Amino acid sequence: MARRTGATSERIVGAAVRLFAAKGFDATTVQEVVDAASVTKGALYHYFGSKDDLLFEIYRSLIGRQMADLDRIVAAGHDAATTVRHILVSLVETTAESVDETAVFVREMHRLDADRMASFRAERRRYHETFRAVVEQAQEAGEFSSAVPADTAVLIALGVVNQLPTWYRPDGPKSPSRLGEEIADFILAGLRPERPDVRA
Amino acid sequence: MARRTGATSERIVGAAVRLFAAKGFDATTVQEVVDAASVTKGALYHYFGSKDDLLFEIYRSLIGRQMADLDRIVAAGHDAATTVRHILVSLVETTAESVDETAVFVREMHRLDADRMASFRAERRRYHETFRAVVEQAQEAGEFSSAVPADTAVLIALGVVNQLPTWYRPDGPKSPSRLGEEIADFILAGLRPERPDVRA
DNA sequence: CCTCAGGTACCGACCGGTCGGTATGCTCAT
DNA sequence: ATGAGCATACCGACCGGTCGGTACCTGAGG
Repeated sequence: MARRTGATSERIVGAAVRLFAAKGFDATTVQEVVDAASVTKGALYHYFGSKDDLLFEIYRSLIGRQMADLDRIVAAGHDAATTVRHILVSLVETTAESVDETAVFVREMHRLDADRMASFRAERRRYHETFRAVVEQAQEAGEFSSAVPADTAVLIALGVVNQLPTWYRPDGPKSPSRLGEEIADFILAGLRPERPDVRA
Repeated sequence: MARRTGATSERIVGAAVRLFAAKGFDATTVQEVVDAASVTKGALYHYFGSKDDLLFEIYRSLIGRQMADLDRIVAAGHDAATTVRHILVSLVETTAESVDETAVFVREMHRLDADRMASFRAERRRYHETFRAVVEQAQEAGEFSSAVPADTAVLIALGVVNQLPTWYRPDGPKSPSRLGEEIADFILAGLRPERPDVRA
């Protein structure tokens, strides 16, 4: 039947993600990847220049999706609380459906060479700054409490999500959206302005 | 396995931690470790049975310290909010002063063999359960909000700390205790009993 | 219709280098 | 002299990457 272009390279990436997540990048041999993908080394090196390229490809697609989600949500122009909620739920959802990618990403990003590390840092910084700007503006407008610096709040929120692969189980009792809501609740509680009649 | 702790074996572990944190466990050769520690392979294999033993030694000492702190704090028998605050500040402090150990730990724990993985999971579970029990009892007593499950709250709190090595810089503007306080503030805000009519 | 040139996708045996681990022996302190 | 504490030389397995080759498709020329 008409095989779609990229079917093979996608099988390779898929196998690589699974193995890297389970055993780590260095502990996984190229041979294991091609065996799991039912191809040979020739095929892998036909599509990818190196084992590192394979790793980078995994990051690229994950970061790309997350950045697109973030931009879309912020552009929607809701109020700060709603925006933060949407960001977190969306982030938890994509993280949950890409646990392996995220686990690999969190554990092995330090393996990137200088160039790629720089481009990765730039992307992450942009994500961080965009998120922080939302929180900061809401703090200035009095919509959020300023008790905790915007920076710290964002660091906490993103830290939680990055750590998610270590404990999230797809067959657990909570759906990703439910989890996202819970986490959003928690973060928003920390940002809720104290009301005049509330004693500290 | 490590025998008596002497100056040499400590130098070896110290060098290993630094290198593992900087380059990753697999990417670091034992030759690099012994060079950095100014000893030879003979010395390393005199004290440690394998490269993996070295890794495990790093975990053991870190987990040991953290469990001891936790037990001490809980045993002090303060009220829930104070206990949670102490736990988090103490955890952030030891994590900050052992950033390398924590980074290695978070990134490479999956490399443990079955036995050690089991013993590690047991320790972590005990930490988690102890922490959760504090939160849960306070929720039942009405001291904390039950809006978010105790489980999730603990997962968030520990997630933040585990992620800390990726962004914490010892030469940054905030001291570890200050950071610990900020994080504790944030977590406690999420656990503060809600007032009527609050809407997200 | 057939042929052949050229391009893409893939195969798999092989290589150079590396790395964890070991064998052996020396040197002190006890 | 005996064992702890190390040094040095070395090994065998393994791994990322290569490279000559194959199979198939496409399309132009005959």
